[in-house]
Amino acid sequence: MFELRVLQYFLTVAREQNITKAAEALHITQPTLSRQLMQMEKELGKQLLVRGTHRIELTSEGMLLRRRAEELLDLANKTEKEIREDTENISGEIFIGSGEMEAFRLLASVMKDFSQKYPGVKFNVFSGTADDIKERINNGLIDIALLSVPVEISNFEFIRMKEKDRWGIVMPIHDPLASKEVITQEDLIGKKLLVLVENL
Amino acid sequence: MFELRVLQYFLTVAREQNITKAAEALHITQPTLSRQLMQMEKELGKQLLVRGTHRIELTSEGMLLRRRAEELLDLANKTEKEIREDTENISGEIFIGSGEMEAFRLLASVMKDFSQKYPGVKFNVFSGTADDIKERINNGLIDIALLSVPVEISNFEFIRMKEKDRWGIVMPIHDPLASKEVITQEDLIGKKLLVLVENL
DNA sequence: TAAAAATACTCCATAGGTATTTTAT
DNA sequence: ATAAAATACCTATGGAGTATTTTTA
Repeated sequence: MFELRVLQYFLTVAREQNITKAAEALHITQPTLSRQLMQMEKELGKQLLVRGTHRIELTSEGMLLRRRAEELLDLANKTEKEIREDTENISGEIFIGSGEMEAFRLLASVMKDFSQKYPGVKFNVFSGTADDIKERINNGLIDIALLSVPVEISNFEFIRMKEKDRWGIVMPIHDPLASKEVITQEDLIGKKLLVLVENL
Repeated sequence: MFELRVLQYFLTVAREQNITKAAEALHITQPTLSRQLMQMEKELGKQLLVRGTHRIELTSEGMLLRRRAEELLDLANKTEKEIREDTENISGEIFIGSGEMEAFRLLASVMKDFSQKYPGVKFNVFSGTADDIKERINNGLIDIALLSVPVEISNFEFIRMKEKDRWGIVMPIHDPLASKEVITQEDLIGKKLLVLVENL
């Protein structure tokens, strides 16, 4: 099991393309960083970095690890922040992912209305393929997903919203909202949801 | 930053509802496990467990951490496995960033054609400001960027494509493609590129 | 009172530091 | 010739163990 700390080391090296500079950025010494990287490569049994040629480049395994490390650290930081945060305040961040470009118009108007009610809430929008969005909602990296039906919803409970026939909400089976007849915007704060947009 | 090891400890306690039994399952001693849990609670500034003599229960923060911990450990294990095993498959992922929402229509048709030729290749689209996109391509987080001109291109070599006057490709100076007269779609697989879309 | 958890120490594995050598351009 | 990475060796933080005390149904 690798450590999040070492993943952060690795990400910094990938960004700086230079172990010495990365060590400075991390406030550790170059030998320490070099050793940790070599140790991780040894444990994984794969070379992650190609050293030397004026700068450091990533192997294909390194590129994969970089993307995963980003996700892991994002999720870890988000989790830490969520738990540390006083749950009393209404401010926060909502991460939204969309697999459908056309849905952005709709999304924009929802966000606009929401922001007027809750100015402390910040939106983060991510777009990608349907598979990518589904992976990210499963990882908790996004709170709300917009996808066209049909979609694999075996892990979620489906509820149709009252106001607009075209919206549906998918959520974990044991979520308290799953037993409600009608869902309002307020119910959605802080929830992990998969929103289906059917008629784009 | 919490450690994955301690998250595994926490998950085991949540499952066993008993620190002593969880310690046995983890092959560590009860005081060690107890100390690690208290330390994590202290670092997070929140109580995670309600200790009783006969059963341990989770606080609401504990429930959140349990879900996140499961996701984090799943993703970490999946990543480790993926990197350890040899995968010489031709499938892969292309990360695309766009600073221009209008470019998405064009992008969608390109991706559609491409996906028919290479069904194993997965697209990941990220949208943000021009600065975000440039930072991400420099970090290697995205492979292809779509930006309106003008843009700072000192770190890249610029080549105009044959088929469409409005497309240009920007790439690192030493990229093999930089010496080519004409670039085709096949040339772009796995490349780190900055694509200029001039006439949106 | 009998379980389970928290303390009080002790130990040691290893992350991290300093000094130096090796490597690559 | 120079800058970066690897190696050698040392230090010390904190994770983990044993023994014990404190808690609570």
